[in-house]
Amino acid sequence: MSNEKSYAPGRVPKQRPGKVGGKRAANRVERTRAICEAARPLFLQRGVETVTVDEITQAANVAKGSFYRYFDGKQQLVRSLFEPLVEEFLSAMQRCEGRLNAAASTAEVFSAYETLAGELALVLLQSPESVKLYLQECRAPSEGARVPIREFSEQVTQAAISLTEVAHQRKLLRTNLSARLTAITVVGATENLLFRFLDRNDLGEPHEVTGALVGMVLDGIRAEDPPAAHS
Amino acid sequence: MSNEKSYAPGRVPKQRPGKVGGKRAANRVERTRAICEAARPLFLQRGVETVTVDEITQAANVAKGSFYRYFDGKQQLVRSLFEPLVEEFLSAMQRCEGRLNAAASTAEVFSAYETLAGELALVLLQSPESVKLYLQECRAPSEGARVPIREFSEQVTQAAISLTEVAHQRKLLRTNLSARLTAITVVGATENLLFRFLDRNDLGEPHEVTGALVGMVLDGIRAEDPPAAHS
DNA sequence: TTAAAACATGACCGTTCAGTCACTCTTTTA
DNA sequence: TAAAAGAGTGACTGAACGGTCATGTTTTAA
Repeated sequence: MSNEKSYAPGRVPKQRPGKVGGKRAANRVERTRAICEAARPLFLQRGVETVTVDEITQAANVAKGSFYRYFDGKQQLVRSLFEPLVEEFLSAMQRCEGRLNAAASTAEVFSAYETLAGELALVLLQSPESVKLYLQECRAPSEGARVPIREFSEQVTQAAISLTEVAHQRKLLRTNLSARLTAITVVGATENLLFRFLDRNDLGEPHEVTGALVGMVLDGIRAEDPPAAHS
Repeated sequence: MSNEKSYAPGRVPKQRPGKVGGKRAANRVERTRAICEAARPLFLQRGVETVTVDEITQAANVAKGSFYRYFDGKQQLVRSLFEPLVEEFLSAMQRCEGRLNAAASTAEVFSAYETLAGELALVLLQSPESVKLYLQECRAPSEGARVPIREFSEQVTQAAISLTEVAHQRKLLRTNLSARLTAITVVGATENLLFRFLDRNDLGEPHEVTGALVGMVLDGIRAEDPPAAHS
C-alpha cells in the first residue's frame, strides 16, 4: 500500500549518486518523471514503436543527451514507465492470493475477490493512461521496445490463472473448463471492456462497465453458496 | 461462399491492364501474392510498424520499385493483406444476421449461431496467421500503416453487437447487460482465447478452446428453451 | 508489326533516426 | 575548497529508410 508513484531511472550513477534527499536524487526523479510523462501521450497517440527519441525529448523539454543519461533507449524507458503499474497490480494480485489461501469459507473467498476488484479499480483510476497504453500494446511481438509490455501481459495472465486455480480447486466454478482457459477468458473479456471504455471518451457510465465486470466474474462462480453473506 | 483467395493489388493500371486471364493480370496477382505472403511472417515476428519496405521486398524477391508499382505504401499493403479475411468474416456475420432475422423459433436461433461458429472456425483454419496478426495489432492507434487493422477491429465489434442485439431483443440472454457490453465481453474473451492459443505452438488441443468458446456463448443464452432441439 | 503502356530493376536522393561526444556547468565528497 | 563525478546541451555521424527515376524489357492493343 506504499504511495510510491515515482518512475525509476534505468541508469543510476555508481560513484556519486548523491544522498536520497539531495539535489541529484531529486533532480534525477524529476527528469525521469518528465521524460516518462512526455512519452506516454505520444505512445498512446502513435504507438510505441513509431515514436522517436527526438520527439520524446522535445516534448519533455530535455536534451537528447540527457535522455541517454537516464535510459539505455526506448525499451528501458518503457520498462520504467510501466514499473509502478506492474508493482501495484502484482501486489494486489498477490494479496488476493494470500487471502484466498487463508479463506476458511466461501464467503471469505467472495470477499477476497471483491477486495481485489476494489483495489484494481483504484489502480485504474490512478493511472488510466498507462492502463490504456498497456491494453493497446500488450499483444506486441517480443522484440524491440515493447518487450516489457509483453512481459507484463504474461504476468497478468499467470496471476489470473493462479487466482482462478483457487476457485477451481474449491469447486467454485460453474464451468467445467480448466483454470487456465477460464482465466484467459475472464482476462480477455475484462481487457476488452476496459479498452473499449478507455478508447471512447464519450462512452461514459463507468458503473455500467464495472457492473458488467463484477457480474461476469460472480456469475461464473456461483456454484455452492448463494453470494449472500459477504462483508 | 466464393473461393477468392487472391490479394488485390492497391494500384491497377488504367489503360492496358490486360485481359482477365492474360499474362499481365496473372503476373499482377502473383506478385501481389508474393509481396503479401512475404510481409506477413515479418509483421508477425516484429510488428507491422517496425518492418521496412526494403525487408519485405527482399523477402519477396522483388525490387523495391515493383513494390511501389502495386502499392502506395505499407498501409495499402496491409489493407490488401487483410481484405480476403475481412470479406470472409463480414459475409459470414451477415449471413448469420440474415438467418437470425428469419428465425421463427429459438431452435433456429441456436442453429444460426452454430452455423456461424462453424464458418468462423473454417476462416480461422484457412488463414490462422492473418488472424494472429489481426489479434496482435487490432488495438493499434488509428495512425500509420495499421489503420486498416483497426478499422477491421471496429467492424468486428459492430457486427458482434448486431448479432447480439437479435438475441437481446428476443430476450434470449441470461445477462441483464446491454447488447453492446455483452458483445464486447464475448469478443474480448474470444479474441484472447484465440490469441493465446495461436501464440503458443505447444498449447495444442484445439477442441478444448473451441469447446470453451461454444460453451461460453451458449451458456450466456440459455434463457428460455433448453437447447435440446437444434438441427 | 508497331507504338504505347506496363513492368522490373536497383542505383540514387533527401530525410530522419539512434546514438555519441566535446564542452560547459553543477553537485558531491573528502 | 578543490578535485572528481554527474549533469545538460545540441551539433555531429553513420546508417537506414521511404520514395523516385532512368534504363531496359515485356506485354498489350490496334
